Amino acid sequence: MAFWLFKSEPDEYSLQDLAAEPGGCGRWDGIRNYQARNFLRDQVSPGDEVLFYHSACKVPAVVGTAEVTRAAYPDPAQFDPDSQYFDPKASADEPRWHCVDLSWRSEFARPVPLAEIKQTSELENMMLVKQGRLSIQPVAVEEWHTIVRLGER
DNA sequence: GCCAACGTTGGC
DNA sequence: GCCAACGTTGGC
Repeated sequence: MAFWLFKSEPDEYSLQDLAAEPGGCGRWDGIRNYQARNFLRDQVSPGDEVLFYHSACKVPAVVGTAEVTRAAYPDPAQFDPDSQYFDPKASADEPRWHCVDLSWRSEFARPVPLAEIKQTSELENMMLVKQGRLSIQPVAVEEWHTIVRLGER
């Protein structure tokens, strides 16, 4: 079982949107970045726990948690010419992009902003801090606990 | 909306 | 097989 941080633009798909899905379970799709895709396709597994991060918004922050409920499968949007995520180079035999299913777990008592994460010495090695633009990234167990603790108060 | 950091693409 | 151009991400 592994820990991850997933970024989502709240205007597109927020933690609250996930919570509002039937059973709190939704598809995490639209990934079009290769580094993120590789983590998703090769390492993210059912039962893994996820820090849900809101990006490209006023206060970028970790806002809660979710759990992976289905391993990577081809993202249907890449085959749909009407979708903004359509990829003409993808085929059913050779899908280029993948997605997973997530289940809502918790919303923090308060968001943990990126600015605060950057100021927390235990979190200085997080990929979030070291490499900004990566929408799926591994999180160390200690980092997971530190952030969850910050979100509790 | 600028632009920096990545990985991929493709011309040669 | 080098490397410049390109696409994506996302903080500021």
